[in-house]
Amino acid sequence: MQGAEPKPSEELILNAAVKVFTRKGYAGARMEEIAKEAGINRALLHYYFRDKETMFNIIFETKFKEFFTGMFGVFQSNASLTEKIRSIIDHEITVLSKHPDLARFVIMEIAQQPDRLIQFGQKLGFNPRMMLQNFQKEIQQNVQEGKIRPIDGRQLLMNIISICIYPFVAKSIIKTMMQMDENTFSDLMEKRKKDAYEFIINAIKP
Amino acid sequence: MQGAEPKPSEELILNAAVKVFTRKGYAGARMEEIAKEAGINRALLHYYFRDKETMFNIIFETKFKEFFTGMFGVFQSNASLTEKIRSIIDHEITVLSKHPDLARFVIMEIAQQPDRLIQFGQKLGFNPRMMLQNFQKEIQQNVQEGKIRPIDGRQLLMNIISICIYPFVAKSIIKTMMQMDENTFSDLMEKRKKDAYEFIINAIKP
DNA sequence: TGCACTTTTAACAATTTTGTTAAACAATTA
DNA sequence: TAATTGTTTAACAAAATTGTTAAAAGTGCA
Repeated sequence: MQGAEPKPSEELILNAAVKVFTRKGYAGARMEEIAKEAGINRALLHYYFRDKETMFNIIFETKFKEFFTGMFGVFQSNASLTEKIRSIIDHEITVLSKHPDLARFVIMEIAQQPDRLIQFGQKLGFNPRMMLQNFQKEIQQNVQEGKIRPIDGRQLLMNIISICIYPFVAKSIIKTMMQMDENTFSDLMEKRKKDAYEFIINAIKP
Repeated sequence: MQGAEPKPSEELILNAAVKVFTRKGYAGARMEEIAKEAGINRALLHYYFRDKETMFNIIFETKFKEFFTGMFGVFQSNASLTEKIRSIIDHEITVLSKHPDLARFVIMEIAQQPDRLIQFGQKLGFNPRMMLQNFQKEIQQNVQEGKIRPIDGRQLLMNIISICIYPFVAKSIIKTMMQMDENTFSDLMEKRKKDAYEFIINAIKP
């Protein structure tokens, strides 16, 4: 009988595996490194999780959910367009600040195997296309009502997402080039919630 | 004596290696796959290039240059701020449209080993920090002269770069979610040169 | 305690991936 | 043509990585 709460080792392994997989990706991750990180024998990895691929899928599913769920929650809400924009920015920056490797990991692994997007999307029961389409319709409507400047909904959507996510994907480059330490970067991202919002709002207001 | 033009095999191998490395990354790339892609025996890879790492470094240097050089060329020009912005957008979208895996590859490999940014930057003789600092000063000056709305230079810089690069990094996700085929995506990116420029200009104009 | 059961490990085996070597083949030229 | 050089391959060797097994160690309880 499978208990509800995971054994300490199982959780230990999972945490270690998350670290290694999200940092190195599937191809770069080593079972040895995961075991070392968890402070246990490599064979135990196979005792709790059949093999590398099984482990990866469990972790990828978690991270996939973490990456997409909140975003789609916002899209589905019935707030105004500007409120939605504020929520998306706020949510994305908050989540990615907490999980530094999340975006890069999910994006890279989907780029490696694009069908994972369909596969895990279905498994988690959401339909990305619908949500995006609705959001784009909403933009069109706002344009027609003269609430915002004329703009291609796809471009606006890409702009919002790019502005939120890219700095985390390219974090190491940005930190080096702008000579920031970890704290400076965090602070800048916190400030970015406001700055990015104003930037986008100014860009689209009539 | 080393000739100027590379032998057909050497070039064949290099082209194959570029494909495989940029698609799969260092860890995911297989010498076997490169050989197959080039249509030759695996041992020949080691005849022309000592080992996997040597091959990778040659290719990474090329791609690193491709990714950063033009961008910094624009930063160094003495065009106006808005002209610089137009040039950056134009250049980035043009380059990344031609080399679909370029951004993802360079970003990922630097994330894997951040010191490569310093290392290859020095090797190619450019100082990213200087250029970025000058660009940020230019932004500050434009703000003080009332030419653009008050904005943190770092944020504006990140916004411009994010808007240009992210769509290519997350291309497979975007294509799937927005139900685009390759051609539609290309067209959208071509149109984006204008759309992104207008978006950013509107965002910063006083 | 001793029995049944789970967890953990060391040692081993299999597989995958990289790198090497010696010989075949091709081209060039003395 | 035969000697020389450079190119290519098949076969082999080495290393790295993953996966398995049998036994040891730990746990709870009749």
